Amino acid sequence: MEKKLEIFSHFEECPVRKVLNRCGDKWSVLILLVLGEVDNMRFNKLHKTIGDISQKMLTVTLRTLEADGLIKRTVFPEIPPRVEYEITERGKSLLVHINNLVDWAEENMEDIMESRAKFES
Amino acid sequence: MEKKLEIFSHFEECPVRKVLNRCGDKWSVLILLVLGEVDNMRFNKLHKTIGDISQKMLTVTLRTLEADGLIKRTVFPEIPPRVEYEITERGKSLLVHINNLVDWAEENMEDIMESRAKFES
DNA sequence: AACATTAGTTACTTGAAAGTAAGTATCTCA
DNA sequence: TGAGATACTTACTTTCAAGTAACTAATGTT
Repeated sequence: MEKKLEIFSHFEECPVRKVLNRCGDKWSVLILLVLGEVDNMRFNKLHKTIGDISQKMLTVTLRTLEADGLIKRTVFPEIPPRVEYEITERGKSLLVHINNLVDWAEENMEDIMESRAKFES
Repeated sequence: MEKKLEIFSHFEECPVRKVLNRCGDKWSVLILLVLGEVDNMRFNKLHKTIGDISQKMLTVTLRTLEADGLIKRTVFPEIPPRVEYEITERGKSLLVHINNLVDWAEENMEDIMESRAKFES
């Protein structure tokens, strides 16, 4: 009789992964971090703030974050257009854990880089 | 005078991203979760436990986790070979935050799926 | 002599994420 | 008249993570 790993049930049909994969992409976390620091932000301001993201990827990533209810998109019917993005309560509750991860990464970064350097040799 | 976002300094040369990107891959988190539940585990047992990972990706992912000092690899000079993997203290300290994320994902999964469904329509 | 076992390696292919660059609509301002 | 602003979309290309499948070394087992 082998001990069955509980973990496996979590991943059998990967519902958790369905959620977390969206955060594992290149830009989602960064956008959440930015929107977590302000009340709201417009598209072009986000673009300039992040700097090296393309318009396309900004659009795509904002859309998936919106689809998951992590951010809210508000369109003002003006010309030229105005669209404001803000983080939602759900987004904020995720951001807490993301910030914990970021903090962990900052705390452990030096040690990890040292480990990597040793490992190479 | 615009308010400068603090966040930006974190990502200027992306040291945090250098660390976290490794956790955003397809298998690292799962392997850490598995190794967090046992004292140690051999290569083939990991392979069977995870099920749908290829030998190559298991090797590759174990190597990067080892390089970062998140797991420890111990080779016993026997034939046939025996190699045991175990999570390190550093790995455990990361796992705490990963588990928080997994818990958050489980708690919010239903709502998120509902949001996604609404968004499609 | 050939097969099993363990923990891999190697070479090649695939697919999805991301990047690039140009185009769009509508109005204002010079 | 035409340039600028805003928030995109579209079509095409590139890149890299991941997948596939075959091969390896060294010994014990039938």
